[in-house]
Amino acid sequence: MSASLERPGADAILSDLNPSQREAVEHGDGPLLVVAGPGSGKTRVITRRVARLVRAGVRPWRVLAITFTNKAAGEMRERIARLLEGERETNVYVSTFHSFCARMLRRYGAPSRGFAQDYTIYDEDDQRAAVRQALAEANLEAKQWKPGSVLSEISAAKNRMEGPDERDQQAIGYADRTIARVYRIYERLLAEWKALDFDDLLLEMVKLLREREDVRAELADRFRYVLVDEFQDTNRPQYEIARMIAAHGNLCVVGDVDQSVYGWRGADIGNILEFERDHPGCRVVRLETNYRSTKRILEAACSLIAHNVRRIENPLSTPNEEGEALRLVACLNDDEEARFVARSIERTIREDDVAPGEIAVFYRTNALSRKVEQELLARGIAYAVIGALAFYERKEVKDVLAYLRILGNPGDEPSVIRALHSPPRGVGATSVEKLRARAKERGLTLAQATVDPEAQTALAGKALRGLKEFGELLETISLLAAQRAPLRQMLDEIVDRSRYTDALRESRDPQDRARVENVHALLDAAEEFDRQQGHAGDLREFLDHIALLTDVDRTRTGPDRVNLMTFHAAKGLEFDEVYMIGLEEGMLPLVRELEAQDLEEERRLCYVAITRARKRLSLTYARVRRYFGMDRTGRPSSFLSEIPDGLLERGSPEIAYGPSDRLKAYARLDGWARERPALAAAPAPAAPASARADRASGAGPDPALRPLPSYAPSAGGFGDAGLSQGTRVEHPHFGAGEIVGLRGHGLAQRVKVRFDSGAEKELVAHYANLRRAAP
DNA sequence: GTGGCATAGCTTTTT
DNA sequence: GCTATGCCAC
Repeated sequence: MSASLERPGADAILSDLNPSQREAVEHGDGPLLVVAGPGSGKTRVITRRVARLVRAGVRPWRVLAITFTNKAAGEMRERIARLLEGERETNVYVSTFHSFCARMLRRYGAPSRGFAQDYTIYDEDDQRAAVRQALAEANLEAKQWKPGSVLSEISAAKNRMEGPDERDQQAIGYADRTIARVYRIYERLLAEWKALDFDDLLLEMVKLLREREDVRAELADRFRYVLVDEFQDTNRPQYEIARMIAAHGNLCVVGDVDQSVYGWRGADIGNILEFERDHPGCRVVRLETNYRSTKRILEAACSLIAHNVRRIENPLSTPNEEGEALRLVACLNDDEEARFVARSIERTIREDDVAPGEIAVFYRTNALSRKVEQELLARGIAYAVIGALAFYERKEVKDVLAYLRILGNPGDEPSVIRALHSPPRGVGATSVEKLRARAKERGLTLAQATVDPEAQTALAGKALRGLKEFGELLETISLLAAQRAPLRQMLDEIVDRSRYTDALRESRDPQDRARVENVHALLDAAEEFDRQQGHAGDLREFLDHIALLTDVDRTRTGPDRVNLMTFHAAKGLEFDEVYMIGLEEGMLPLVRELEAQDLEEERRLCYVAITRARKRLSLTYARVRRYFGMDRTGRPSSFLSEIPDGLLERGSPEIAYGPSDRLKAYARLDGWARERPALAAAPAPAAPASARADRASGAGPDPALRPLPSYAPSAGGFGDAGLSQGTRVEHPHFGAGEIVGLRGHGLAQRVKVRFDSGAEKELVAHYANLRRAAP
């Protein structure tokens, strides 16, 4: 690279920094903790600090910067390169923890896999399949032991760095010991298949650093400076890794306790609190000026988060202007909410000339995106949903990738079976068992058996023909792989020879057509990867790359698309205009059936979402929401009452989206006025509340934040009306219970009742012979 | 062994 | 309301 005439020197690196930012950037050697509130310029601090180190003579490849997503890594790499324009080298190592570990384990081997380098990374789908098999081997019913929850138990244990033995010792009672037992089998299966799950990548790295002094020394020597972003979201193993590599003490961590929202994933706020203890004499810099949001938005966020007890006081201020009031919009139901959001977005784009990419809609659970999507679609507004249906997790994509995974690691049995079934070749479960038995006899792996003429004789007829076909294809692509053929060529071979897309293409189902498109998108992605790496991309790197992409990484966003995402996915991003929807008690904070909820984490989540907004923030909730195909009546989130009233402007959807709808809005306010006294004044049991009346009697803008009286039926028994959520009922057989959901109308109306016995049943109201019970 | 249909269960968040 | 699973018929 030729030396540029304009080399941004120390001046450019330190320009327009406030005193604390400057302090963090200029800090020399030794541990540094940067407490960075939202919008306080922490990315700027990290990039400038790295640039300053390099300018001071540190070779860029001696700096390791860890980010939360690959996208953030890419952006950071770019920003650093820009700051270092003119330097000979700018190749700072910027990566996520998981990608970094995967790379190192490929180089040095995974300790628990006999230091093998040809391991496969298992995603959640693969993990669940492994748990299912482990359950089967333990003779446990998948119905009773849900693979998903067993898996999260296993993952939680791994995050605490407990193996099956430790988990067993901690176990209390049968259920707990069973989980330890399944965990042990799960570990054995993954070892057999030479697979590592996401948690393993971190644990194996810890192990590698602990067991191999030479590797630890090599990495510590290479990476003289280690920086970790979003430190509040690191878990135990991640912290261990950072600490071991930064044994020289040049560890800089940046985080904010108030933005920790991954506690459920094992993230440990304690890491931040412990950092000072683990690093005596560490420098602490606080960034307390927010450059992102208006005063009103920031104040709303600060008032909310002040309700948390487990936090460190961190006063934030902003030089920005007051800004608009936050809009708090009460909707009758989710349809109206979606319509409001879409119309308001449409207006903003058209009248305020805001780029769609500067607008975002946030929600607590993915399920809430659908209605908004429909409304945006109906208005022809382009949007991107982040994280909904991850491309690489789709069945057709995984089917085709299974072939490549076999090449990367022939021990990966589930991939062998998956490829064998894609498309169906007449080789079913029984045939696979026969083949597996024969493979075992002859000391072969399943993959080897599929191409071994002798082993193939375990099958006959249609199954044998299918197996041979598969074996030949496998041999062809193995040969291509050995010749280091481009990935695109291998995938073409797989798709053509297996005729995977043939049946799909002929199908009448439009979804199948979309599947064909997805397969082609995969082929294009492979070709792109080939190009990036020269002629042919490295197979394992390609597979790692795919496995470690985050939702944010793999979604096509852009200036022309409105962004839809969960509160979690919003972390680290910012937008001019933000809509937070579904702000009902139960949705946010979200109540879960089994696990205890962490109210403070839910509040932090709300805080993170609010602080993403630069200029304008709209908060919406719906009186009635269809969830699980059932109408649920809710009241506004208690978090809303933690925002000072003076910052909010309450409105109905019509009023909020413009004067043209005034008439309609007045008509409706009239309706509210009639209903309101009954709502507010009546003692709970007497309030009129048929399912239909419920729907009509939306919470008015004013009494909305007051907890609404619980809805109880009118006097008398039940016909086809008089049922509502929260009603206490008695069933001749099941006993007393409470209505938790309603669906349908008239004779077809069904009610979901949670009985005091704990059982939940859905009953047809007309036939169920329910009686109203005393509360 | 496969594909169709019915039904149960589900949705918290993600590397 | 959707989908993944389970059962049944071919």
